[in-house]
Amino acid sequence: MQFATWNVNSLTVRLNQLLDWLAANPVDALVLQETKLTDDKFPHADLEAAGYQSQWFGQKTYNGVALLTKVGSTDIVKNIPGFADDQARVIAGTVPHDSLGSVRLVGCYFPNGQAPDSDKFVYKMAWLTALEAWLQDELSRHPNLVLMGDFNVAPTDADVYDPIGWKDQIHCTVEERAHFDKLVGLGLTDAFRLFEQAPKPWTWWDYRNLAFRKNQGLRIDHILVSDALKARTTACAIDKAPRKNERPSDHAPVIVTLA
DNA sequence: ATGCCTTGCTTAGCAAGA
Repeated sequence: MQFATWNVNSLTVRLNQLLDWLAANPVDALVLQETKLTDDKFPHADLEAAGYQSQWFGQKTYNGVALLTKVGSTDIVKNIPGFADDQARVIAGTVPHDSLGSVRLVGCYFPNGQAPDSDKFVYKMAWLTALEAWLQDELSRHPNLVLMGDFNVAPTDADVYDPIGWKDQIHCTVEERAHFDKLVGLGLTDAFRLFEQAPKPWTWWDYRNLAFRKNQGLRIDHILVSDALKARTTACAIDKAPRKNERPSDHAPVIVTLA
């Protein structure tokens, strides 16, 4: 099976690119971030015509997440239970799996955090702490779990084009990386690093400064697999192709393959 | 460099992203 994550930075602008991508990459499930749509505007009919059933959770202007699956998903959760949040950042659901029975998919748009000394950073830390507590619970109920999305964290200096320039900057702080390690400590593995990868494996490139052309980016979109799924994970790759589109998202999709 | 794009909201610049 294949699962993927993609921050589309406005589903309104990127719908046709998404449909093209799904036609070329018929993954079993895809989580989206930054749909930037209220729920009444979600294009579920277009996605259904493309062979995908949608679960969605959005808001006006900002954030917004969705879970698209070929065969449908159950036990949907929107945002972190018990964590009061007016921002739409989490959608989780369960999909059937031939030999495992089922796999729990958790799609997240982690807070950006803006700057280490900002209120938004304080919110990011609180959100991460709440996510960890909930995921510990989720993992106990669903050993076969995949956590994927835009983490807005570059886990190591190898995930940053200019580690010196980005040192202690947002996405690269000690505190954010400690939270990433905490997620790993729950029994999750960065699927991308299970495999040998080409250097400069970014998932995001700034729209400014010709960053994509110069390949100046960060690896901040991730897929983490639970211990029970680790041995069945056979590939994980970033698809840079959509970043070359006209009017692209600034993020590229990441795909994991499970046996 | 309080900049550089892009998006949404609203219609001229902001807020926010990363």
